[in-house]
Amino acid sequence: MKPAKNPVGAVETTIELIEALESLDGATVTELADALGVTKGTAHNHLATLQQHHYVVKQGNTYTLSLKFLVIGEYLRNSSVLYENAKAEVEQLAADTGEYAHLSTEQHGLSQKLHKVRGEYAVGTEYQRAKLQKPDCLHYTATGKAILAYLPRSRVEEIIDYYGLPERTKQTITDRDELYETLAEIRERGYALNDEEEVERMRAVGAPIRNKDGAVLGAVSVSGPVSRMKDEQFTDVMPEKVTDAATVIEMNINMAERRGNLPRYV
Amino acid sequence: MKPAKNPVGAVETTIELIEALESLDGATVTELADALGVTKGTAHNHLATLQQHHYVVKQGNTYTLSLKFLVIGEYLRNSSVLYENAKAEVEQLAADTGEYAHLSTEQHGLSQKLHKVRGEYAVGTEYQRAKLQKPDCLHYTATGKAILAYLPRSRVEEIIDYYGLPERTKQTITDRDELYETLAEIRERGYALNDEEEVERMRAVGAPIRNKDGAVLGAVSVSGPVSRMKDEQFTDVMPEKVTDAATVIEMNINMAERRGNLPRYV
DNA sequence: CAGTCATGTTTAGCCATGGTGAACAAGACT
DNA sequence: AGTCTTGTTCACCATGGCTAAACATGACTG
Repeated sequence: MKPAKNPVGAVETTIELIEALESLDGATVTELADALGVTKGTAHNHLATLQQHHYVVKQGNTYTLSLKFLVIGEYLRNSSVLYENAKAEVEQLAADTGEYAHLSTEQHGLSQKLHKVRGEYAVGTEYQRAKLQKPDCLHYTATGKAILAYLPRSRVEEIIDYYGLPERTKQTITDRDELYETLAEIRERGYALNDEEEVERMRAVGAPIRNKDGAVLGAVSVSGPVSRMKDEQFTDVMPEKVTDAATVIEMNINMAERRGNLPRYV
Repeated sequence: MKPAKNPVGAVETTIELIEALESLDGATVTELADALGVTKGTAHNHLATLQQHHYVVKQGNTYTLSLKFLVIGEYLRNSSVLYENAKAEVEQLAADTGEYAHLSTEQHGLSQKLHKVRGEYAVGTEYQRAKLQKPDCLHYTATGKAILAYLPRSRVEEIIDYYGLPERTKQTITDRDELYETLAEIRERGYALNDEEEVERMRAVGAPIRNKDGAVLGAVSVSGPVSRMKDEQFTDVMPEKVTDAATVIEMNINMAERRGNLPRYV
């Protein structure tokens, strides 16, 4: 969370280059040199290095990131204890409710989606380039709040100190004390609500997934338009389905842990 | 393909570190320092740098790669013209045949899978950690040979010069001239066969996907056990289904290109 | 409960090396 | 042919990456 004391500059340059390649959807040496404010020579040497190790692909004069990122990423996800034991249940949840179902975990103080399944009636165009979008702040999503509620207080404070409580809609919780109250409520009832706090006209219900030591590993949620997520649907039906799913996942994980020999990934 | 003239050493160290983290499924500073043959200080600085940029996660004293790799990877795949236009068709192919269906493209002279769908009767345990495994050599897979057949001769030679023709089974083509003959046959009939050349008792049929300029973008294939992929199944039925799928995908891509404004990714 | 031995982290300093700028090569388009 | 581009390479120099050692922290042990 705190900045590196002796960061490796050349690595930071390469990282900037990778992120430029991502946001530009591929680029030429000159474009990248301009974007990073380095000479063409430098950009070229970094690209050649990355290419040699298969992180970057060159076709003609344009460089793009290679699918090696996907191979590594898929490997990590499939190694995840949480994902392995939650996948089927999340899919079930989407089928059951007809809405979007999500599985998220915390990384770097942000909410990182591990799985996202579209239910039959789910709103929104599926044609989005990203699929698993960039991590979100924890305080304005249902999974995020469910996770925050069971993270150690010190960690919660560290995260808020670092990221603050940026506002996404008028409903977003932007006050520390209000957030702490909400988290206490979540602990009482066992699930979290998101009432148009991230996107207007969208609500969500999320439940934490904890191991037998009580540590949160992540959370599941269901999200949908206010028009369907209202009244007892929002206050009873969905919370029950989501917490049930979370309970099943927890049992799966506990049984897997009992069998032992799990990889070191959350 | 040729080594970088002025590689950036610090970047190479970070890359080694990333790959060590992958193969060790997470590790501590000391483990990594030993694995790379650098001091703990160096390992630490690299890890701290990567962590600050969210490429690495630290929990307790063990570092693991972060899901950022997955986010980038999914973005790249979903930006791929080939994947977008082939996805549904490959899934259809798996449903139709009941076997595994694959979509691959060439990267760095290797065959990189973009999609892998398990049909109803497909053999083999699905519980593999990787899902999209590491790239394979082109000369011993059906998709690979289909791709090689339509790559410029100079590129084919460059690839073979670099990787050679390593043997996977007794059936693997390990002779250059024999390979060139096979590629000529593939061009004649329009599809490629893999007759236990990668894995014993497994056969596959692959067809190239080309754009309107005739350049190969990738290939689709169906693979299954010899017991089902035999006689007219192997010589007629599967080739027809696979080439039909490839044709549909090519049409999809051509229409998408006509609409224009495609990302720069294959 | 002290003592030991791991670990991760930080520091100081030297020499390698990453970066610069300019020269070079290779095409594309007048 | 000539003039733009572009990517690539070279030689030099100061930055900063690496090492080694010291420091801090905590876990295990006798």
